[in-house]
Amino acid sequence: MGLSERQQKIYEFISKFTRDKGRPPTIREIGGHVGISSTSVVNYNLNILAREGLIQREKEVSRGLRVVGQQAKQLLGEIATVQIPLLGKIAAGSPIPLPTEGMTKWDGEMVALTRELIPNEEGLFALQVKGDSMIDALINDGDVVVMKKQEAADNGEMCAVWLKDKNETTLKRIYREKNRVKLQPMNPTMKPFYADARDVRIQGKVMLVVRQLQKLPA
Amino acid sequence: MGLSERQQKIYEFISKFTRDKGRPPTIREIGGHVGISSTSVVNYNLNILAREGLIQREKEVSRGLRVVGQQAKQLLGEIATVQIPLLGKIAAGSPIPLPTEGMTKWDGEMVALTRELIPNEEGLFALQVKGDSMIDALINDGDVVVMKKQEAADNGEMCAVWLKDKNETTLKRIYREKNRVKLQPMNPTMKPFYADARDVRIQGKVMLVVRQLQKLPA
DNA sequence: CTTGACACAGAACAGGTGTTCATGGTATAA
DNA sequence: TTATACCATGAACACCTGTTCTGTGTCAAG
Repeated sequence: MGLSERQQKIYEFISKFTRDKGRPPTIREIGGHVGISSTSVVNYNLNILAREGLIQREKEVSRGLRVVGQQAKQLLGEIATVQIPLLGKIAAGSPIPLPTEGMTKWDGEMVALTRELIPNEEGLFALQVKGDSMIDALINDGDVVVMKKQEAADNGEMCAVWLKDKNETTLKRIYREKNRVKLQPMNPTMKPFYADARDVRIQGKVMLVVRQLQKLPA
Repeated sequence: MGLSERQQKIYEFISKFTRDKGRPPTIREIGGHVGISSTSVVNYNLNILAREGLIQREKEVSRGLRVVGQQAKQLLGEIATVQIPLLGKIAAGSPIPLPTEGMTKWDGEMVALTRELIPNEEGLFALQVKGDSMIDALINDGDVVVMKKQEAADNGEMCAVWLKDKNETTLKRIYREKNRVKLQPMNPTMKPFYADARDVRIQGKVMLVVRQLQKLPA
C-alpha cells in the first residue's frame, strides 16, 4: 500500500532526525517539522507507518519510535562494523608484526570493515603490504591483509609462514605432508614449493585482502 | 581523571541501552538499572560523564543523551556504511553486467562496505569473479570487484575494458598513446599489451577488490 | 575543630509527552 | 441519499521527565 505524501515526510523526518541527533523525535517534534499542529494527526500517521512495518512503536514511552526495515540500516548507518588494528607495514624479508598478548587497546590506526565480511574479530589484525614481494600470492603493493593470529592451520588454508632457513615471511596455502610442508602459492598457475616442517612456522591465517585502487581525496 | 564504578556502570548502560533500543535512556531508566533511586544522583553523575567528554547532554530534552568519543562509533555500530549492488558474476569472455540507467533500486544482493573504503557510492556496482581468467590482474576466483561505471579513464587507472577483436573483457591499467592503447596487467612483472584504440571500450574503473579467504559459517 | 569539596538521597515543580475523545470534511460505493 | 472508510483538527488528561532545592554523610586540608 502506498504512503501519503505526509507519511513519507514523516518517515523521512524520523530517519533524518534519529541519524542526526542520536535519538528518535517526539510526536510534537515531528509535527513541528512536517507542518502538523495536532499531535493526534501525527499519532494517527505513525500508527499507519507502524502498520506498514516501516517503524516500530513502543507504547507509552517517550520517543518510543524506531525505524526498521531493510533500508533502515543503510539510512541510519546501523550495520554492524568491526574495528581491526592496523599494526603496520609488511615488506619482503621482514618479520611481520604480531599482536602481543597484553595488547588490549590499540591507539593507532584502525581498519573498519562490515561484519558481513568479518564475523568474528577475535585475534584479528591488519597489515599493509609494502612492495611487490607477494605478487605470487596475488597480493600487491598497498594491499591490506587481515589476518588471524594462530600457529596451527588446516590444510589448504592461506597462511603467513616464517621460513627459518630463508629468513623471510611469505603468504602461501599450506598442506602438511609427512615431515615436510607443501607451500602452494595462491596463484594456481604457479608450482608448489616444499619445505622442511621444522623450518616452517605459521604466524597467522589470512582472512581477507582488500585492495584499494583509487586513493581517496583527502 | 578516573571514573567511579558507578559512572562506568552508567556509561555502559547508556551505550547498551541505546544500541539495543535505538534511543537513549531517561534519567529514571538509568537509575533503575544501575540501582540509584534518586534522579538527582543520576543527573549528578551524568554531568560528570559529560564533563569528561564521554557523553553529550542536551538541556531540557527528554532522552537528551548521546554517547560520543572514539569508542562510541564502535559501541553503537554507527560507522557510516555504503551499500553497493552486487550485479552478478563475471567470467572470462562474457561481457560484464553494467548498471542500466533506470536502475534506481536494486532488490538483489548488496555488498556493505565502510565509507572509509568507499567515500562516494555514485555509479558504483560490484561483481564477483568466477574462474581464474583474471589472475594476471591479481584477481582470483571468488574475489569481489567494486567498479564505477564510466567510459573514460585517466592514464594509469585500472579499468575493465572490452576488447572488440578478441571479444572479451579484461582488467588492465590503461595508458592512451597516439592511436593505440597500452594495456598493462596489474602484475608489474608482466609485459604490457597494445591494442588499437578503436578496439578498446572502457566499461568502468576498478575502485576496490575484496578477497575473502575464509568462508563464513552459515 | 572547621571548612570545603565530593557523593548521595529524597522531594517537589514545571513543562514535556503519549494518549484519547469529540468533531468534521472528503471521497467512494451502495 | 446514505454509509463507510479515510484523513484531519483541537483540546484535554494523566503520566513522564529534566531540573532544582534541601539535607546528610564522608574525607582530606587548613
